[in-house]
Amino acid sequence: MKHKKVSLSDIAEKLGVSKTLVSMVLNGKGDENGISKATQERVFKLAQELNYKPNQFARSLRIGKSNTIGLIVSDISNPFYAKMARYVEDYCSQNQYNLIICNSDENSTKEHKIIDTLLEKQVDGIIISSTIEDTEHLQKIQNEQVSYVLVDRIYSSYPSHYVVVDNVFGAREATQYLLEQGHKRIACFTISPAHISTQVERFLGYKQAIDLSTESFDDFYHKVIPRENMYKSIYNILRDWSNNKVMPTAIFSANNQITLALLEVCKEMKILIPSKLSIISFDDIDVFRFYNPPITSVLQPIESIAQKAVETLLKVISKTKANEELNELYQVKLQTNLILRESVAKYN
Amino acid sequence: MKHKKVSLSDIAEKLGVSKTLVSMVLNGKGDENGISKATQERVFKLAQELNYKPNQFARSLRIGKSNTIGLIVSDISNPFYAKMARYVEDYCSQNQYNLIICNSDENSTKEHKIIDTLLEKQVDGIIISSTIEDTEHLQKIQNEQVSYVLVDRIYSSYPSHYVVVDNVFGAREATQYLLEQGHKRIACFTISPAHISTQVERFLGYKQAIDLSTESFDDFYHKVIPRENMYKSIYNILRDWSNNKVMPTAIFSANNQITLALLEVCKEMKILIPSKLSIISFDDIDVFRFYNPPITSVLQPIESIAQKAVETLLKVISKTKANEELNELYQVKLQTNLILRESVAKYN
DNA sequence: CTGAAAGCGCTTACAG
DNA sequence: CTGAAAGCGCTTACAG
Repeated sequence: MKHKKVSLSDIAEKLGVSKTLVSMVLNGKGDENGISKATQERVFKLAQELNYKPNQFARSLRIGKSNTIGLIVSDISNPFYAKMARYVEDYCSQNQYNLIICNSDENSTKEHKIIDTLLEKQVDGIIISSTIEDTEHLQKIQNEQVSYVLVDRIYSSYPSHYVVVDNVFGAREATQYLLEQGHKRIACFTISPAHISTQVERFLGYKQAIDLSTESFDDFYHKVIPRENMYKSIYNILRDWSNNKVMPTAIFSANNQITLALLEVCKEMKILIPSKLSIISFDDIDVFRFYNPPITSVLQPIESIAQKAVETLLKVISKTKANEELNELYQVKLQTNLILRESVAKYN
Repeated sequence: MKHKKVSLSDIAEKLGVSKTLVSMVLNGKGDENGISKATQERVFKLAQELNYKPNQFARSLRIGKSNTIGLIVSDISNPFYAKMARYVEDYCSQNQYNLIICNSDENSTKEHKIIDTLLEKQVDGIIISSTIEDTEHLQKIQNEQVSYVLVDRIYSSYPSHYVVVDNVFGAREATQYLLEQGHKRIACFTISPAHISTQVERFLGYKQAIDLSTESFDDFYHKVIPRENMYKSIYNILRDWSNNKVMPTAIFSANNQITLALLEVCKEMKILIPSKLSIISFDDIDVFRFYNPPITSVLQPIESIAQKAVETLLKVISKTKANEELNELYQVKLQTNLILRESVAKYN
């Protein structure tokens, strides 16, 4: 039963033709090279019979293209990235690309290693939601002439192709909704590391909304929650606020993990939502829909993000291969949607 | 800036040595081939300077090993598989293996295609949670002499390596808990397709518990919920039960997606949990922990499943490569844990 | 219409 | 201690 893998030459030999011919036919270039229909038939038939599978390594080695792309996110078990990865994989396979998914765990060192590995594997391109503060790694990718597109997170100072969501708008809309409901003391929770663009932008949107209102902005109500210790630090913050009688009436949480921890703390401290505290969260995960009360949240169009990201990357890859000048930057910004539920009460 | 990728020969040339030597040194075989320390130093140094990255395709082509494994699951955005994929990826990268993750969507045709692709990519092995009813595809994988291990789902009639959870035990324990709380009419929901081993086994555990008790088993209370139409079909079932005054007092749900739909239906129909209906679910996902009331559930040791799966696969791969007789079958069965929360009430 | 040949970049007997 | 050579399986100019 130990049958050796069949190769091009096996087919060529049995048919009494050359490898060249077989290769052409199997790659659909039979017609354009004027191979007779009859011969083409024989090739296809035998390939089928022998269950021929082209060796992708040989092929990749020869044509310098792996048909593989890499996706780097912080943690694929976070529902947001899980969904994103799912759709990215869909669009990749639709385009005959394989996907290698990697988790950085918000660890710069790890992310650098991942990039090195991906580069060694000669991926054709990388879709990356980066945790690294500077842009050395992007430089490195570019030096190896591999294409990449940023997704979810960007660098304002480093021009790149990207696909993101309008975080400023989404956060502003959410905060404005809170203001409309009469809230005056509105806090904002972001997650560490603080340099990540999504967190910076969502804070900015929050601030814009307040600055545009009759309320005045107070940095006191913006807290960066360390991701290693979310529950405890949120607990301490709420306790302090409570002790000092400066409890906000609403919180805009810029990250789904933070919100989860916040909900646990509220439960523990018996802070009723929304009667004592109104909450809006960025991201719309299952828990928010099922929570009691259901949590009002900012929905990101995850499927579109994924689709655009793959689409953009493939465009960049083909332009690069064709050695076209790529003076145009693909920068896609998608809209969010505020999903009204029951975690926000009127305040007066 | 367009610098050509550096190859072994580039290094060899600049150093005035052969490719052979460079290859040996870089692969850590310098000592065993008696290459002088000094020479080794020079090789390492230059490789570093030139930022040399071995071409994996050339390497794989030559040694016939890709250092890549495939993971096939139904849907990576399902939290259970998301977590599993995350851990599998962790253990793979710890062992210098790359991971290609694929989604079958419970579609046999799609899964067959995925397997073909993976085989073409010459993965070294496959970890598979299969949706296919027969075992043709496993035969196909074996014919290409690639190693595989089943995970989560198995075939009782087809001997394979596998890593699973003791579904019968987990389901029986859950149902017995329900019986202990005084429930007599206990229903069981499984998800389609009905042939999947997890669903078969969980139903079996449920049935065992009832058979072992003083109650008598009634197939009337076992429903297979079609996955395309979960909400509607559960709604209809509960409505019928209710209309006919045969509502069970507890439901054991063998799948997390089913449970989610069930919770929605209960909310819609204003069936109070647990006072009107007690619920236990297989799988422990975030929603269950945050739900009001928190849902009692059967926790699977996802990290161990992933770890064992990778470990087993790598063992099988190395034995196969070494052409050792593989008469031993690796079959790992892990224990579940019943997490007691508040979705089950006493009944009398 | 078709084929011989080169070459992608590596590793590994083999030879000295 | 070190190197020349073969070969993994493919694709692609080039030649006729």
